Amino acid sequence: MAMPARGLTSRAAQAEQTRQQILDTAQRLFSELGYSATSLQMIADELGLTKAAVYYHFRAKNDILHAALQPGIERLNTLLDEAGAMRGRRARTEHLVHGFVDFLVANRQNMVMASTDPDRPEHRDKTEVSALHERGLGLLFGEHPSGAERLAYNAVFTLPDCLAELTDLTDQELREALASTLLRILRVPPARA
Amino acid sequence: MAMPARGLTSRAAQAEQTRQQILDTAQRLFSELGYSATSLQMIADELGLTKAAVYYHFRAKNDILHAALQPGIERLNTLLDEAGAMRGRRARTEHLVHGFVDFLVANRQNMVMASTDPDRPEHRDKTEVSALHERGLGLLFGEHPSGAERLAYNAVFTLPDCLAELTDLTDQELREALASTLLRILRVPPARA
DNA sequence: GTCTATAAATGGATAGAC
DNA sequence: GTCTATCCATTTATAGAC
Repeated sequence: MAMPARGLTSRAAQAEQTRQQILDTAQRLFSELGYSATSLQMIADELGLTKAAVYYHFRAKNDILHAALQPGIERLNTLLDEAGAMRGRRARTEHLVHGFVDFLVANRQNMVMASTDPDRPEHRDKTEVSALHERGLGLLFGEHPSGAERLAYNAVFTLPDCLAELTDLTDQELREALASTLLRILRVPPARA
Repeated sequence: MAMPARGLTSRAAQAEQTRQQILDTAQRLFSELGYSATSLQMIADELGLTKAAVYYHFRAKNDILHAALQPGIERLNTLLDEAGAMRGRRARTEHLVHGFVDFLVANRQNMVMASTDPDRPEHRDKTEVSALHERGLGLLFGEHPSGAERLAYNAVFTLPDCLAELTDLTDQELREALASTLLRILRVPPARA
């Protein structure tokens, strides 16, 4: 817990430290229990804080989820940028798959949360997450994906939910399993007739 | 709403009717919002009832989830029984896949709920649902599945979460997409070296 | 079988002391 | 920056009238 390593920046901007601790704890609990089932009380308790202290760092519960999701969203958007700059559709797919695998392995602890429900299910569509969805779908399957292609793509995006069941695998084992499975899922045969 | 069709059984055992309505509504809301985000008030309101009326039919919120899950669990257990009685592993797989596809298509409206969290995350393991998981995994991949096989199997079980995004597909389109995707996922290559 | 009323607890959130 | 204390809404659940 205590980390007055060198600079002794202690005074003011240790705020950043506890802010990050809150984010980490929240991300873990959101993943384990789901967003709605996680209370600010639980988050505060696990850090030895009070709810009020948490509210100093975040204006609302929603903001915690948003902030916790942000780094992942940015990383994936970068990945899509890279893939979008590539020429062949086959190269794009390979880049996306391997980048996504790296992302999943790096965040294998706290990955369930993506499907977690924000407070307003009506707005679930205009989310940055579903913007990601749209972009990736277009990159992989073009503007008019078939039903099978959309299903495959959605299956890719729900794969993170599986990671909790595979905690005993090493990173390398997980990486290979993910890459193989993702590629199989995305190898959608062309429509018949 | 009113259905005093013929027998006029109205009096006593119309309980079964509203009980079923409660189950249907709850299942739908659990699927849309998640278990924790769904309150008994919402369920009651949608049926024009009060919470107290709901509590006449179910002792606790937990029991509603349990009862709503029950028919699906039984149907899948039957499916596993059938597959278990078959000889070739290839025939088993085919039977399981097609049975699972039928199940998914028939319940495509309310399918997200399976991953929904019960109140006690500690007991999430000894659930009947995870018993199903175990049985199916053994039938498909034997007693000592590899990491890739376990991931593929888990991917199959998280596929239901994708159905909400494909409501525009016809049953037939969905059926074909599911069958194709499931078979691809389960075609796990043997481990190298 | 459904209602009103209410209990008891917990949720998110704010004000103000330190 | 964290705490105590509090507000208010909502939750699960029960008691008892109709």
